[in-house]
Amino acid sequence: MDFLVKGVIEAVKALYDKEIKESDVNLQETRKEFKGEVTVVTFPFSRFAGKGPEQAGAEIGEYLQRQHAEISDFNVIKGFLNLSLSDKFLLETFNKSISQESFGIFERTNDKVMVEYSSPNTNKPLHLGHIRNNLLGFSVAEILDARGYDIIKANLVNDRGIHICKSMLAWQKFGNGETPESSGLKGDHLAGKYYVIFDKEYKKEIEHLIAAGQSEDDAKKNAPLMAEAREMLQKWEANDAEVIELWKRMNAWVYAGFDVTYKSLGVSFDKYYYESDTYLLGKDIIEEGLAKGVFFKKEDNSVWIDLTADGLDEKLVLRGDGTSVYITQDLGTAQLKQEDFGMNQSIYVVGNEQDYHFKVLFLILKKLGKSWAEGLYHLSYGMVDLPSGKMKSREGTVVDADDLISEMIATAKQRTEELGKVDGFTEEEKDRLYRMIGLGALKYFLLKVEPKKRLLFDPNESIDFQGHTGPFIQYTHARIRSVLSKAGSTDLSFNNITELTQTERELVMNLSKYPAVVDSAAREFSPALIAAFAYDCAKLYNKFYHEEPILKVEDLDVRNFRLALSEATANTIKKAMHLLGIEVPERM
RNA sequence: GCGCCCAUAGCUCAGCUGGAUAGAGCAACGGUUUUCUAAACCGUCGGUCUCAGGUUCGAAUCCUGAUGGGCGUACCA
Repeated sequence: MDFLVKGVIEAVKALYDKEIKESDVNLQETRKEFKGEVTVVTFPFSRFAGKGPEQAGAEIGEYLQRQHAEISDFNVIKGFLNLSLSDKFLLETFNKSISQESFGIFERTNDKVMVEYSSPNTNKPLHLGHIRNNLLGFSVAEILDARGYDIIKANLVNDRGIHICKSMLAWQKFGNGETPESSGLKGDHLAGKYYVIFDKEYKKEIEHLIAAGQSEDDAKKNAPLMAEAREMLQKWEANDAEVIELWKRMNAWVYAGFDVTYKSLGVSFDKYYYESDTYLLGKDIIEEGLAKGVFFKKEDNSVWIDLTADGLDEKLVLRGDGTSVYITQDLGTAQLKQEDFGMNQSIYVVGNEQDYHFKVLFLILKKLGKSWAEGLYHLSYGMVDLPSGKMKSREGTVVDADDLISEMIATAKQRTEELGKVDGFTEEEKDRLYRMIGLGALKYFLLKVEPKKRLLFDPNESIDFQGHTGPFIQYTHARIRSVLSKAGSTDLSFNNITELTQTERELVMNLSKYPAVVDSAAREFSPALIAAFAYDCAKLYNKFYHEEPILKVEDLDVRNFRLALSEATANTIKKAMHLLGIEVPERM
């Protein structure tokens, strides 16, 4: 609709001899209750037009209609100039763009973007919060890829530290040699089991110590289990053979488990970073910062940066004993990633509890004069809460990722069987379909919400399969494919179409927005925009499907146009859903 | 205490850089199938956009303050 912006600028110049900018032209979709497709807001023009917005609207409308054959009609209501686009123009748009294979495919740019997501700890299995993270990261990567960027999907695995030692220690003490094979437990769940056992035993020790007269703080510090865990961490850092072996063994179990979950979710990575490799990085940057005077040393040798001028605090970047803190390694890892890939942008998909951390991290890198720091972005998302409050791994109040996925698939199976829609499916096709629908429901449920917002998940209310949901969109796609296969012919050419129905016009208008939607979603890192678009397409198509016959139309041109419109809708829905990591079936 | 984020229908969410009578889904109620898949379609019901000021021709949207909720404010990650 670019020509309209230019057209309005031209009209204003011709009529009122006033130069206005593109951003002064306010175009919006015409509301349903009025005639037209595109609305120009003319309030701002009345000032220099020297007449009311209504009269200015009428004049601009007349001018536009005279100059542009695309505009078939217009009406003015208050400060709103509603323009109707001609059927001829809509058909041209459909033929030249929407129905083409290349519709919504952007040219490749030379920009590289890294999307870091998932970033699990190897002491417990993934839960619903991780699912949100993984789906967001994967989808944003797909969207940026579709927008033409080269993408590196990265996973920074937190595979070391005191929390990992806790599960290791508990397994060593209470595990009796249990393995995934011996127990039938998935490796990550096995590790998680011992993480919980550690916490339970540790709490018992604390109680005993408190009963024996220690303060709570002292008890937490002095509990023998915690002392042992700390000792184990020191041994790990000293490369103790026995500890390292145990660490490798248990982590291997966990990775095998994660792989299964990642595969279920359909997410993948191009590059893994492991904290065990990167946790010592960042010391060079500390030196660099000291040399540049960005950091300063205190008497105890600890290194700090003063961010009070930026409204933040003083921040420790290196301990007095020379060991790293979280931000030290993140500084180093940021540098390493940059050296590895030289990307233009780097997106960190991390929960909003780390907003402050990333603010500080990016600011420090800017102060160090890293030119690439401008391309860093924290894609912050809200926590997933249960009606009972926050999920806590240690206390076992989590919605487990694997469990949830199986439940979704089981529900999909049950619903589909109830509807009796799988006649003629092989067992394999059925399983594939149930998985597609179950995951479609789950993914859409999580991705349709703006990342920033916190999300409420009630395990007692199953995720819907009707209405504004993934399966609704999947169903629409299957429905279209069914019509197309019944049509038989592959020749969908048509001529002599001059008139469109209202619903056809709406559908064409909606489809035409797809490239702009991908562009916005890429700029805002927002799968929710894609989700809303796909829903609108499906909704409009179902309306069209209901109102207009397709195969039964006698006029071959009309029939073929409607088939072509159906096919274009199916293709666009498929493309959009693909950006969300959701597959669409041929039949359901 | 200080900082950041959020607040829209009974519930879950949309609402683009300020623009028309604030939209969907679920739930409730009613209707649609001898016709291309009823996981659908159509209709009814449902909102002082948390509150109070301000800016503007115009505010759910911008500014200030208040209230409620979340998160952070560690020589944890």
